Amino acid sequence: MNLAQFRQRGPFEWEMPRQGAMRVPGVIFASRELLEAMDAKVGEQLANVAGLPGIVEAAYAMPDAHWGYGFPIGGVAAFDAEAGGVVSAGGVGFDISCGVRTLHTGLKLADIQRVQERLADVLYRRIPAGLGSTGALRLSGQAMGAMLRGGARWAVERGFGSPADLARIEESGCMAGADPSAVSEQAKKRQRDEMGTLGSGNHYLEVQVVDALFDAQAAQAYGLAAGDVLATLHCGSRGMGHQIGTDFLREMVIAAPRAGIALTDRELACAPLKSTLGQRYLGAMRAAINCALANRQILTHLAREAFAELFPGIHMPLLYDVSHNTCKEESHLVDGERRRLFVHRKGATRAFGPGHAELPAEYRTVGQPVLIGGSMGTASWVLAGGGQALAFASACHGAGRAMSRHEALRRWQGRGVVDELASRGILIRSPSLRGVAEEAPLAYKDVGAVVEAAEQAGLARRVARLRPLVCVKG
DNA sequence: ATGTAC
Repeated sequence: MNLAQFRQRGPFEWEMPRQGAMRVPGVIFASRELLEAMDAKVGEQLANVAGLPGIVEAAYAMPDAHWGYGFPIGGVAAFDAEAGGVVSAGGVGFDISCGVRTLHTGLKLADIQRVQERLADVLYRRIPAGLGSTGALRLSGQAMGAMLRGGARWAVERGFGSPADLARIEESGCMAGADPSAVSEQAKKRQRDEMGTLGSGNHYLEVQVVDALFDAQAAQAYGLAAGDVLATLHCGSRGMGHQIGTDFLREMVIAAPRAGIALTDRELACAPLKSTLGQRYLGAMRAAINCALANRQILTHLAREAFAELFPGIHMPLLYDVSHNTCKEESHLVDGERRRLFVHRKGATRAFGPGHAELPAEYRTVGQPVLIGGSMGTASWVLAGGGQALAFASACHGAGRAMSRHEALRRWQGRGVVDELASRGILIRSPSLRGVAEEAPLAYKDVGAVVEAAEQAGLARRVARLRPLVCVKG
């Protein structure tokens, strides 16, 4: 990235001033080093997003930002419906409501070390993973509609997990305003037998140990102590989200000229919030959010069953569940004025600060848990939402790729990556050695540098670092 | 990310 195009607002905040078609500035939160290493495409895409109708305040990028489809991954943009604002399928991302969920296990590191190989095998046997993987459920048309309206609540009613889980999920596990009739038959067909599956790419189920604490008060509120073992899922809405993205991207490209929206890049396709198409997309996207929440809820049940094979009677309550590919209607202060905004977070995590009414009571004094998935073999992090509510109360979501999948395949072999990690005590199980090579740890940015920049920028503060022990990789 | 592809 060329730093000359930025005005530095602070040590970790860089402004790209308004110019040309930009309606608002672009702002990147990052250290100088992360910004220098960032793909120049992030700057171009941020400027494009800043030119969309009805955008409020600024187009933001998080420290893990990288080149995405239309909008950068690690991007945040909010729109006001009353000011001609838009909703964009590419601004949410194709894996709608992709997210991270972390569970307590009540176990300590020593408990795992005795059974680590067996635990890896049991999890791999019970958790469907990989491209095109299918689960045990086959949803009828009626069940599909109920799932798309009910989300994790639907899954709990079907016996997956417990009602107590719901309080630890954004939106209490059920996204309001879902419209199953806005979801194509093709999207429903693709999802029919994919509930309770991990998927591929950077999705995983990981067993982790808390190996460092940074904020004693927040760690206590979240129930985290050094040596605690956690289980974390990273996955999304599988074929359904992807098909909805594909369907609506096409429609938005076609409809944009009639809505008076000039697209410099077809990947920016969007529709006015106050249009039938915009509202249909929101309804379908919210249904896909529920699909992802239900999917993670079923996977939670499967993970609990797997752990119970080795640890009978184990209790595994949720720490929290975050979605990092969404567009949500939220209330935010802009220049001292409270406004209803449609906040796109694409590869960015909501990070409500202390006192927010939507947080579970036990987390309200310290802020929302912000779950950061590391790359395979590297640390994951638990952060806490900051009090400043920067970038509409958002933070980073992961390490962020440092190179393409193609480049990673050129550099590493899957078997070599598995062996190297095993020598460091990290057991990988995956149906795809090619996928493992694409996900090699060094194909990603340094997640530690990303979360440090997030903290220094005031987006969120570090609470705990998690070291991986077992990883079931899609 | 995704039944790597209307």
